[in-house]
Order: sequence, then C-alpha cells, then structure tokens
Amino acid sequence: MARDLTEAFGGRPVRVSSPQGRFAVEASLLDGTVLDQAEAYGKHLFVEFDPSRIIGIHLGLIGKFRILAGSEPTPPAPPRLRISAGGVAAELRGPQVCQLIGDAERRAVMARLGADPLRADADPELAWRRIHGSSRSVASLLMDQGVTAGVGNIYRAEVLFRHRVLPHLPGRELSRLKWNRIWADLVALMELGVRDARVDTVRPEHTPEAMGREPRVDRHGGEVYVYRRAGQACLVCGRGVRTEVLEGRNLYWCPRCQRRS
DNA sequence: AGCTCATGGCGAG
DNA sequence: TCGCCCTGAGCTG
Repeated sequence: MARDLTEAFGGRPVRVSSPQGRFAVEASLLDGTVLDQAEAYGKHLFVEFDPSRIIGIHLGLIGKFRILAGSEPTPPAPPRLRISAGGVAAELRGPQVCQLIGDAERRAVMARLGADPLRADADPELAWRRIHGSSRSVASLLMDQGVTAGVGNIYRAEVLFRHRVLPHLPGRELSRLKWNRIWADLVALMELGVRDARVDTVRPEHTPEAMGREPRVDRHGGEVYVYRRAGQACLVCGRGVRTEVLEGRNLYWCPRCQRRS
C-alpha cells in the first residue's frame, strides 16, 4: 500500500478529506499540500506530507485502504480518509488508527517494533535474541510485533507449518538453524505477498496442479496449508488440521507434520 | 434483515 | 482475559 500510494501521489499536491468526519480537522490542515511519500514499517503505514506532517495509519483487523482509479465504484460507507489527485483516489475505512503525527511520534512507534521481513534495515538478530531467551511459544512470539513486525496470523500459521515446527514450542527450544530458515522464508513469502497482493504459502510440489486436487483458495485470496482449514485434511499427510484459540487468535497446525523441534 | 467472524491491538480489571 | 473499536463478507433464515 505504501508503494502504491507513493506511486500514485508522491511529490504531488493532493486533496485530503474525511467524508466520515472523524479526521476532518486534520484533513483540512493537509488539503492541497504535497504528499512526499508513504512508508510502511510492520503493520504501520506512514503517509508523509511536506513539511514532516505524517498520517499514522494502522488498519487493525477490519480496516481497508483502497486505491480507486477513475470511476471505479466506491463502497457505500463514507471513508475516514480520502486522498485524491488527477482522477485517482485512495479511500481508508475502518482503521484502528488514523492520526496526524510528527516525526518524533513516528520514531517512537518504529522504536518499539521488531524485525520487519519486508524492510532492508531489518535486524533478524534482534528477533532471535527475543525468541531464544523466551519461554513463550514460537506462535506467540511470531505474532508479537516487538519481535517480528508485520507477521500476522496467516504467515504465523503457514511459516510454522512449512518448517514443521509445533506452534507450542517454547522459543528457547527453537534451534538457531530453524530460526535462520524461518526468517529467510518470511522474507521470501512476504515479498511474494507484496508482489501478488495476496498471501500464498504453498510450495510448488503441493500446488493443486502438482497434487491433482481442487484449488483451496482461502477467503483472503491465497492458497495456504493450514490457515482457516480446521478439520480438513492436511495437504501433505492427510491428517485433520487442528485449531485452538491462542491469546485471542485462532491458531492452526497439523499434528503430524509439525513436531517439537 | 440479522448474526458472526475476520490478515489487530488497546485499555480495564 | 475480556470488551471494544469498526467495516464488510459470508452465512442463516
């Protein structure tokens, strides 16, 4: 989204408004000014205006930020934030956070975030130290934005499946080798996700074409091994995919493919 | 039409 | 741990 916003509006004066109303005062302050660029860190989005005024955005669970070209139909609900220029409009609905901040506040947010697999400046060593010294489960640690920033419920379940790691394994029992492989995989998977704008985690040898099965595209639009497949047969071994609520979020894993290792 | 749940995270208790 | 924020999609009826 940051890349798309920068491409659509970067370096240009933009119209900024809040049809829904809750960002109206801030929007009027930015209206007509130049949008420099947008940047993402973990799940946070920073839309930067000249001079150093920033819209800090977090979509949360239900927020959506869409870029509509020309006369594409717009959803019925009025957007919290609307940015437009030259016939292109970006509309934000249902965000957990949308606020006008300065550079100091942005730095404070970034300072408490862990390693973001999508960023060149990511520090996987920092994440390793947190994981290696923790009795918490790797499933919990991967969802902790202070450990790995940007990893969410789908990538958590899928990367643990791909590396045959039981989600309940304490962080301190994860080997360095496993972590190195998991981190490299997160980088590859999430870059693929950005490229295709969907979450796909199934290896070539397990794709529907290779296995002679029907595609099982999840509602989020991608092909996955275990996420939201509770009770269905594991794509690799056929056992029923298990699920449980962990810290308020649904966790999925295969009890045969994933072991304490 | 109404209900439930969801790629998340905060504050209260 | 729970309730809540807030929108939309998928279900039921």
